[in-house]
Amino acid sequence: MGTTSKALSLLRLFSGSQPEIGLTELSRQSGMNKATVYRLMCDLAEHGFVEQVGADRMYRIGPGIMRLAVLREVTVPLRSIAKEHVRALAEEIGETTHVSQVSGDELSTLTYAYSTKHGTRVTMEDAERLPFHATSSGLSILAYSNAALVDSILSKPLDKRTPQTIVDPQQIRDELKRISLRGHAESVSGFEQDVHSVAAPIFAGGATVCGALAIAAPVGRVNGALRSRMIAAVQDRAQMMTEMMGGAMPVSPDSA
Amino acid sequence: MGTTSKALSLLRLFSGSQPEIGLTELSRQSGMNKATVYRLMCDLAEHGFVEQVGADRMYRIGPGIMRLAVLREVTVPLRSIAKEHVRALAEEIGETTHVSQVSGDELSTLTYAYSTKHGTRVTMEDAERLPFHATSSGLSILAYSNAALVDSILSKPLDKRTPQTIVDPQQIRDELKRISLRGHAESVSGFEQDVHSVAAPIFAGGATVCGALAIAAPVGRVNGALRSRMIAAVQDRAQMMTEMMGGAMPVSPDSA
DNA sequence: CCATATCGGTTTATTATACGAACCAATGGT
DNA sequence: ACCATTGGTTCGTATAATAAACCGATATGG
Repeated sequence: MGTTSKALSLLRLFSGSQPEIGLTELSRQSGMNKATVYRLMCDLAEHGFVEQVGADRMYRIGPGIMRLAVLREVTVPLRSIAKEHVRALAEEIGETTHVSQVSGDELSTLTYAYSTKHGTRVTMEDAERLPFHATSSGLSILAYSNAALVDSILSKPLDKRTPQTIVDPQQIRDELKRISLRGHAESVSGFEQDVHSVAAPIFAGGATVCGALAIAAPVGRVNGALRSRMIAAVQDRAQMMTEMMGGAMPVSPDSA
Repeated sequence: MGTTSKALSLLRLFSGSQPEIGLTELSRQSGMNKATVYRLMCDLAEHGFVEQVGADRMYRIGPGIMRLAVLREVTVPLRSIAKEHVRALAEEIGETTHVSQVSGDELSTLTYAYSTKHGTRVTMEDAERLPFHATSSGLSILAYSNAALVDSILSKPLDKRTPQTIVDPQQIRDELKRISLRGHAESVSGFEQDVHSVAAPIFAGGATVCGALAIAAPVGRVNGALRSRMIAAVQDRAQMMTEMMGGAMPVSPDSA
């Protein structure tokens, strides 16, 4: 592996549940030598990609990332657009909503919103990486992705998150076809035991999918009426977001 | 220079006025060999830090940055806090406002807001790098930064942006003392010929300065009354932001 | 319509660069 | 007082990055 890839892969270790990591821990989790990690982190710190904080010299994501993020939003304003719609949709439906984003062969949460309508709700983690095969978001995206991505995802071993998680590649491919006909994906207890979610893809710059909008509710609360409202609303909103992103739904499914 | 630093320095070439750059151009502007740049960009693309777009295969900042940005905001929510205040302040004063952020020895714009009160206004560029010595934001930050940063900035040659730009290190140091007593900085035509700006520092996690809030108006419009309002408002808002960041103004000036 | 320039991308011999075991110094718990 | 951690450093070794030259495609222009 190249030196640059090693450095960048260190950044992948940071997460919502682990936003600050020490040198030794980085070494442990990356499997790289401590001296190597140290030098790489110094390089990253020099450019503001990470910074050290506190007496224990823990590393966390640095301010330099924000400059690049601003720049990204100038060209692809998915997050700022998502923030509004996620908020409005959560209020409209009374359930948790979120927008996730495709980055290579990864899917991660960009932003989410809770509703205060009910005492119980689906909770989210910041910047969480979502499995494509086990979430409605992921499935809705795969249904409109090129074959290369689908093959790449389905050729790797698929984690059986719950007893309900579908892990058979062929079964998933069949589902993808149905999703692309309906325009939305649905997952009942595929990711978390008690979560029922629906999602629709968001397109940008032509007909390339860039992310997905989803609503997630406790399974027990999703009756026929709510389910219909969720599906209609998520598709409607996703379509609005696609328009704001300057994208368009592909005319025929399974676009390139 | 290390390989990692070379890769990361390529990202610095992207800017608001140049959000997409081709391979050859990257090679030219970085001074690195084309083959080297190519490999580095491949590494960066693999991790979603850049992506290629269009038929001309231009590179731009990639979606992977956004995941890290979300993570950054979880621990240091400067941008989300800034967005609200910048908006409110622009309306309150009727002039352009912005918040900038320190990253190592660089200062860059995080977010800004325009007011529609007047036909003319100061305009901003996204993610622009600001010179410390020639902007009120930069000066307000230096006034509360540790000696290492001040020395680092003032030891390099200072760009004389306009005839009014102060470039004498000793003169700047004197000004920094005055700023730390007043609690705000002011710059008249130091950065752009017709811009009059005032700024106040923002602190986070203890008494470490993390950025600055500024108001920028056309010089001709800044009379005594407006100037007073600008100064009072910028200090007040910066103080509010500091509190939201969990920071505090240092009790004595020139903190560590 | 051919000649030329420029683009993104690729190859390969050379050499600069990254690596990692072992080692510090400091801290903290037992 | 000791051992186990921590973050950070050293230096000989060998791996991984480099840059010139090259390729094919596209575009420009006389």
